[in-house]
Amino acid sequence: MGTAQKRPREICFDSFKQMALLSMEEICREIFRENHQSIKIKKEPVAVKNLVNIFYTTLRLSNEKGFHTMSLRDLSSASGLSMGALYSYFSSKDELLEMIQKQGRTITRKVLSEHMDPDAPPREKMHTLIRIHLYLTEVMQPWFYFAYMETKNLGKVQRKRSIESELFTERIFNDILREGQEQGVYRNVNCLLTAGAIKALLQDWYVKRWKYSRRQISVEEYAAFLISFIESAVLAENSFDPEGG
Amino acid sequence: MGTAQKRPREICFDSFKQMALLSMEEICREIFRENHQSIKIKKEPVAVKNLVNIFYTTLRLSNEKGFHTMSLRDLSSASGLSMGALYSYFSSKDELLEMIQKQGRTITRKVLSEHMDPDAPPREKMHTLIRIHLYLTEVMQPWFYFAYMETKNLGKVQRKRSIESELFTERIFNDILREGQEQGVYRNVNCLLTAGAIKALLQDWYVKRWKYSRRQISVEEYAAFLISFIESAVLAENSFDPEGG
DNA sequence: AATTAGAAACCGAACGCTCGTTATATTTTA
DNA sequence: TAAAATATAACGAGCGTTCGGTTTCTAATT
Repeated sequence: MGTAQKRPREICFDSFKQMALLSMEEICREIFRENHQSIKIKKEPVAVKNLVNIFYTTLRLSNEKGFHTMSLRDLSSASGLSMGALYSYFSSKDELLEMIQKQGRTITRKVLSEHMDPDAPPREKMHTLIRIHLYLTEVMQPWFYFAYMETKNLGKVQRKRSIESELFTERIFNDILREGQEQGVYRNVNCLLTAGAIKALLQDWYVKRWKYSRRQISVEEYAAFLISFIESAVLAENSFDPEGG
Repeated sequence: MGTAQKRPREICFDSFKQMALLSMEEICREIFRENHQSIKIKKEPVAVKNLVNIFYTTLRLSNEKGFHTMSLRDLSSASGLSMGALYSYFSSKDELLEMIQKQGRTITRKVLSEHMDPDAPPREKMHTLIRIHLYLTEVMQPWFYFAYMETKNLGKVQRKRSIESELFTERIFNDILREGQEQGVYRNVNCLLTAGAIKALLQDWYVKRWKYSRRQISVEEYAAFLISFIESAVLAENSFDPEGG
């Protein structure tokens, strides 16, 4: 994006959404290329179309009753693909699980790093990270809920990946808090515990999605609330300033 | 239970623990008496002993790989009871799930209401509720984790119960916040969203138990952190007072 | 434009296994 | 010795997975 141009301080949800939605098909294309030794399908357009179908359907069914409860016969009839066809795209149900998890992690890493500016001041970094994280989990809610709930059903290697991913975000918040403290923007709170708390508040958005839907709270409302809630707890007194620094 | 005696402001974890641990057997005894139409065992001491065994073993196995993944053969060999014996205590695997859920809700309601004083000032209520909630979920971590993860596998009726239970705690915080605002103790934040945030922070303690264990953070440390974190966000400026008000 | 061979994709019945559940037999208790 | 509690083995259902047959697509040939 622009090298010297000034970015708008707060990105809004709609502009984010357009960017992210396009990447679903893209990611499936990448998955196809990476895993084409285990995928029996040769032609890319066919494979990508069906992979998107399989992933979406799996997420939908799993988020109702859990991945383990969803049988491949359920997936077959819901996706319109036969049992045999399904097994052309993965070699076991566990592999399907791992493909979805991996796909989500890839998107997350990609989107977060795209929007982070390492040279921005800590407070702006914090705002951006909270917003991007919320927007991303809003667009991909089914996936995040799925990943959250199915972690413990993974193999050891994949589970470790998942935990690393959890701690990764937390570490970023931890670093921002430390940096802010050094610059005197944030007050002297326990950074590690605070970072964990922020992560928990972000997760609530996609884990308890039903609650916020029922109360008709938009993702932008929740973002604004979180930012003010967190800043009340961490901002140094002299840097109070209601509308962005 | 003194009527006019002044209680200590902050209850500590150890004194809480002793109270709560005793009640496990008690609750199993109650369950036996309530459900003795579906339980085929006649003699109370035998039934209670085995029920405690069954519940503990179920929680242990389920929290490793999920209730649905745990087969009754797993439960049988881990508990030392045969398949036939197990079916003397419940009539189906689903009933076992529901018994455990119900048992936990009963304990939660009992403990919370025992420790709440409706006449205390809002800030004290808030402190107490946070501490009690954390201590309770610490003592009964396996159960809370279980309930949290297995909600979506319940039948409609039980699921509704579970959601009500979730919203119940939130409503209490909501009320405390409102009361505090009326008295000018708390500032003018969005009560509903704040109550939800507090709930999320409390849940993090038992859902991410592994993280806090690894970092060697005690429940009392986390309680102290949470209270100060939350109060920074909601206390009115004139009621700032580092050590309890 | 029609034909057709061969590759690519898809289908669905069948297999072996494990699950929850139950009926019957055996052991323990009082 | 009768009742209470536990053990065992068998049943049908449903699971993940496989595999031989069928359809659909693609492109070269007539």
